Amino acid sequence: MVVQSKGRVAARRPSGAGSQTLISALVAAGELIDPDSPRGRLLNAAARLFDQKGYARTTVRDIAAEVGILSGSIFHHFGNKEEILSCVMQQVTVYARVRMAQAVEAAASPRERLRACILSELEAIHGLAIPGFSILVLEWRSLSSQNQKKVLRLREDYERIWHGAIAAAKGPKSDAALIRRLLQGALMHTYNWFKPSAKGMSLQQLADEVLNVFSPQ
Amino acid sequence: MVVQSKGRVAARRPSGAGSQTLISALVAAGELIDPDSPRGRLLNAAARLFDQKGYARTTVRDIAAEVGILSGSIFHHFGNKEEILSCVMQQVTVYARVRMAQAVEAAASPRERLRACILSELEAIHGLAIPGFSILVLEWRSLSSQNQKKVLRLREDYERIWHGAIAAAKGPKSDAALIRRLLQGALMHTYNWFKPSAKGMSLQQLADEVLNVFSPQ
DNA sequence: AAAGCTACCAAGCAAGTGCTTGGTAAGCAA
DNA sequence: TTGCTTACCAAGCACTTGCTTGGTAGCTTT
Repeated sequence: MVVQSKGRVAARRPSGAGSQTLISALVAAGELIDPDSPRGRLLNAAARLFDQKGYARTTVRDIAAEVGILSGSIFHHFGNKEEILSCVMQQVTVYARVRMAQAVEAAASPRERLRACILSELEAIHGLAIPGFSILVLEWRSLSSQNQKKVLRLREDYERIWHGAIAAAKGPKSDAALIRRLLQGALMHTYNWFKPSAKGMSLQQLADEVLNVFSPQ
Repeated sequence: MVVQSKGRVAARRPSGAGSQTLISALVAAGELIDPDSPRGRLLNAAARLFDQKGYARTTVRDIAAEVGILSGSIFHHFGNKEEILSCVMQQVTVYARVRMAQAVEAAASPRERLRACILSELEAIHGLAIPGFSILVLEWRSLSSQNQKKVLRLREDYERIWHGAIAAAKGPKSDAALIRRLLQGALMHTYNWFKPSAKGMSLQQLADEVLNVFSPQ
């Protein structure tokens, strides 16, 4: 076996000012599932496990154990295992978009807005805001094409923000779609090598470095 | 189920002038396993399947069926399933290094050498030269840390070539290690969106675009 | 010819997998 | 009180998984 790590991990909730009320608002608006409901708790547990061990190596028994129920009881809340993955991805997508939109809005200049996008996605990837964001890329192939379409539709707005920020920062004649894709890969891959630590680089510093590579000066 | 595609796929051998003799030389030198031996044929089949469906979703029965033997017979050649993955990664690493070294050597200027690195890795990622290269990243977590170390040691020279090419092209005060990591992520992610086609962009054009983003002018 | 090696088969085991079934207890509404 | 809904349990089914075992045919070496 691989991907060690077992035993219950304390649920890491998004921390930071306002994230709680932001979630509540989204729940009230029906855009997000209440994380305190049985479904919500299962989705959070699934997100963490899929993130740690991967979808295929996570069993429904693992997920059930995380919230303290038996495996069969999961299928009272979800039709099958893949529906859990699909729901996780949809939740993550919605929340990531709202969060990034806020960060971009708070930025002053075009360059600052691009930096906000980069930092926002870095935070998501490294689990500081949205547990399970990396699943969107890492486990994309585990989703049936039908469910992929659903998530892709939800993702359109997210990508629109990115394209706008890139075009504004790098000029209209730059290929925003291409740069976004290169950036997405570069940022996602930090998941595999970057470890935020007290001594080393912070996520903010990393965001600056990335910004300087993709948009020099 | 997901990741459709079944049925035997014709073995796609690396094509291109000299690749055959290059392989033969590496086999003779004991650096590569003969692709016509039972072990070699199993490794090639495994590489394709791991690439298509992922390691966890590929069964030893799948691999065995690809080469026309029964599943149990696999364990005459490999101790366990993970050893197959480890061997595939080692084979891929060795071959990718030799290939890239050749491409870099043939290039004239520092900028051309960086382009050669980019194109070489793009070709590897998209299966034009080395079936299974993407496994190195996509299935990294499926490897035990002990086997990870083995592959990492083999990979050192490969990364050294990259760092040299980046430093030469972008100046010694650039952070070659960081840029390499961003590039690796950006290039690997093309696996998810770039489809070389007659109408659209070629890999060569893509390499040029990437070069211009990471090393403008 | 004898001995050993390589490459496989045939059969199956033990563990784990997603998911189903029938039932129960608690809360709430009529 | 009655009936409905939500959230779960207990048990297990049907299937898949990696891997094991004992054996055999053919080739090569001595």
